[in-house]
Amino acid sequence: MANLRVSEWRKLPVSLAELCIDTTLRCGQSFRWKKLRGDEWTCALHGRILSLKQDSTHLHYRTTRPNLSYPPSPPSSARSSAVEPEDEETKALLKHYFNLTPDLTALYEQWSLVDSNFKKRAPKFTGVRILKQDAWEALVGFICSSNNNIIRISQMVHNLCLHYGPLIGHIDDHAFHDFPTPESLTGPGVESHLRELGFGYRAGYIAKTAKMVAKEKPEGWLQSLCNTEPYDSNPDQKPLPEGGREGYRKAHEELLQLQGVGPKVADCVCLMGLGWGESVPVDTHVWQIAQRDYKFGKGKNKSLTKATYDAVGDHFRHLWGKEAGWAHSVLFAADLKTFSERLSTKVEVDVDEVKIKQEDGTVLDSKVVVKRQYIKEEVKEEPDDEKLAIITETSRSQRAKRRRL
DNA sequence: TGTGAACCTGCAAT
DNA sequence: AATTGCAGGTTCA
Repeated sequence: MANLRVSEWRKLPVSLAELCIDTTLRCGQSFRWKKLRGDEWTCALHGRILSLKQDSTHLHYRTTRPNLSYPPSPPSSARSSAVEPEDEETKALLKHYFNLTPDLTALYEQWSLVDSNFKKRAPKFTGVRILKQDAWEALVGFICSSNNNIIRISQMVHNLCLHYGPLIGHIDDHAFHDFPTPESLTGPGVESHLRELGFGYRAGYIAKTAKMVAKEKPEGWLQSLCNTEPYDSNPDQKPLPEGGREGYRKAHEELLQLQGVGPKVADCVCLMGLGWGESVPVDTHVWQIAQRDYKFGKGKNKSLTKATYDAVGDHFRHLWGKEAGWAHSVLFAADLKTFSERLSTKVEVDVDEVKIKQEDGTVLDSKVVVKRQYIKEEVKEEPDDEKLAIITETSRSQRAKRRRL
């Protein structure tokens, strides 16, 4: 077993409204986090294993690293001062990865103010952060996502790391590997191997894209597509250009050259890997949301063609502005089957006293049992503007009829 | 530009 | 028990 060094738990003050790791890590942004020991989220990132727990006031974190120095444990007195820079580095990584700079409560308020649908659906999905993931990892992950489900995508990404990513260490018998580099996926046998590993037709996409990125594009090409503007909390600073900023449009266009990367995957990489907040990935869920709540699916935009795809993105950019992709992700999460129990159930706590009696009725033991009951609730559809118009029209004509009597 | 079929796999619903 | 539908789409004709 490799020699590992486990840090103490540290904590960062953050409320659940500002960050909810349970929602953020399960809503299909990242496919590599594992839930261990009940409530610990764990993932290998940048050469270390990062473990997270959250309560209502803090994010708790610790790292597990390969111990490079030998002998393994320097005297604890000498260690305490040497640990600080590592903690600072991890803290910086967390703040970056979870994109913690923006005031999320303020953003939710802005989006709610301009959009009644967001206001209605967001309250059960607070604390959703758009992750700032490594662009290459996001690219490969979302190439895997085509015509696929989150469970299998996660399994595929796990297999990819297992076979091509460097091993960092184990926690409770779970191996943690870093994400493989593009170079490591350029070998001649990669495509057929990935097919054996269950990637299906995406095996070819990944092999070709890896070669493209590692061999044909210049060094640092993917990173060069990143948004470098500092986050601006003032929403009215300057209007967002039609179709998004120049840098976003450029990044999107460049990504489309890669195999297995269409508009939707390109937008996922732009949003979650390159930091372009106005990027709005339109998938089946978002298309359904657009039809159900934003009157798409008729006339010019009957089916999800490229033109309709762009129209949906433009609509959301007009509505929510520079962080439209973020707002859209909250609605996306609210639409996921994984979280459907939040919408259709209310939790009722029922308390029973259980008594264990002998045949003669003598009580041997008694204990209070708390039962949670998840009760199906009818989700009542509030009539939208159109239905309201019809209702109003109906009652008006009924009044008119009554007058005529 | 817009449409339709084919593409891998696995799990749930019928 | 076999079949169908569907999952954060893309490519090709």
